[in-house]
Amino acid sequence: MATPRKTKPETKAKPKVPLSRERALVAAVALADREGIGALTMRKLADELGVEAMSLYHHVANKEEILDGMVDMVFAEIDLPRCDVGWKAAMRERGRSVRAALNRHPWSISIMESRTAPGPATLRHHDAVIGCCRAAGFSLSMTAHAFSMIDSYIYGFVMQEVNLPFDNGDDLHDLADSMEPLFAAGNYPHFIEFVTGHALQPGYAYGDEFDFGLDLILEGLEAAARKNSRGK
Amino acid sequence: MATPRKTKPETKAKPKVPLSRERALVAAVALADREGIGALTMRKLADELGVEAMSLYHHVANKEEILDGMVDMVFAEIDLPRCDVGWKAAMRERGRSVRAALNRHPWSISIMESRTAPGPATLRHHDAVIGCCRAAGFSLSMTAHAFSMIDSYIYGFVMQEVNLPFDNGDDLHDLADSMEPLFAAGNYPHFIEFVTGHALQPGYAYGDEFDFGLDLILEGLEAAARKNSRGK
DNA sequence: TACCTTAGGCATACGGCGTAAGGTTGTCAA
DNA sequence: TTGACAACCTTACGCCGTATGCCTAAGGTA
Repeated sequence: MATPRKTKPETKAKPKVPLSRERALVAAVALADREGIGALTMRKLADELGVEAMSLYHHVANKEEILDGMVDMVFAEIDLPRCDVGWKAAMRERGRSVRAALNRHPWSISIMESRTAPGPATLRHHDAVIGCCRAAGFSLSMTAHAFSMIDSYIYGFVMQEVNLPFDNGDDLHDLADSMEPLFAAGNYPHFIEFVTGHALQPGYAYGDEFDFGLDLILEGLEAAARKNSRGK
Repeated sequence: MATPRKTKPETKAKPKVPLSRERALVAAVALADREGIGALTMRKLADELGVEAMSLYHHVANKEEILDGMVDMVFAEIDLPRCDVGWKAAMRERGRSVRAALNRHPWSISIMESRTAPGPATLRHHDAVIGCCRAAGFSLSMTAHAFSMIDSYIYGFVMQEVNLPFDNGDDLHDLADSMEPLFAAGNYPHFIEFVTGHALQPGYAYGDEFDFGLDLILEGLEAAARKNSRGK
């Protein structure tokens, strides 16, 4: 009958802030940034917050909901397009902002593709992009083209970028060394010429490709929109 | 009735084909196609092959190596560009073939981004693409532009495409219904106009956007290459 | 004051995961 | 016959997400 005496040896700085969905999401983003998405487990996240894993379930339904929330937090960091500077400039800045946010949180691109429920920041972002296209006189179908194309390019680029097996010149030459066997075998001659003659040259950085492609797409879309509205 | 077998206590159809890396990879792809990448576990895969999980480790170092191999098998399905039909036509066909292969194996895009060691089919593919650009007179730096841009677009497009929360018109209208709250709140006006006035209209299919973007990119690259070589 | 409700957090447990370590069996050369 | 070796199996460990149920403290009410 007697309650088992459980003596609290030391209070653990019981917080005035009592844990919430918001605090959990912020901690989750920080943890994923610091140790990678693979290290984001319910137990580690709870630990980070000075709490047990199961306590998190009072604020989120499951881990999926945390991932959803994290993606929305990344979208909240992206600058909305400022249509007053003109369509193309606005889209260029927006594109760069998306890339920067996804690079700041390299795990985000990898979980984005498995989310289906967009959060409020995501919806606000999409709404602003579409509004910007419409304000520039794009038809709905031209807007669809632009939206699909620009985002496909950005996501695909970042996906390759964050996955590069090197972060600097040293890693890059380690990689080059590890490809020696290929060189010797004489296979893939064009690939080898390309890598040694261009990609490994000092001064080449894959990230610099981004602007070239983005601008080419924006020019192309503008021309297509012009032709389209003239034809109408 | 069944013939009484006393010599063999359990007839497990002991195979002459004795399990190999190749057999494991084929089964892994089939399993992922059928039940999704989440269902691909070492135990299930082994089961599929009539074997225990640990037996797989005699043929692959770890699960990562299986994922690497699976990605390479997808690349092996992609048609290499046929340069004899002209640069642009070859790249268009290649792009469509990539998209088709990634759609046939919807799990592939999600694991591609975490692979760093390309397999032989992947290298052969990249080599052929680069060779095709070079044969068309592209400089190394123009080749880098084209390579980066086209692949970014394709990967990003497929990533969005395989993740669409619907497969047909029915799902699509279920989705529309689930968005009712948004409509009522009056938020995201451009987004709503876009979805109801265009994306949900009969006859619109997101997949149809692919060719528009691919062609626009190819035209742009060709123009850039022409200008570039003329300037030189 | 005494009592009750309830929200927030904790402890335990379950089934499943990748895989380390070591045991068993079938095949074949010597 | 023997012994080596490869292929395969068994067991076990430390993780994971999360279902279930208990404990505790705060606050309302009489």
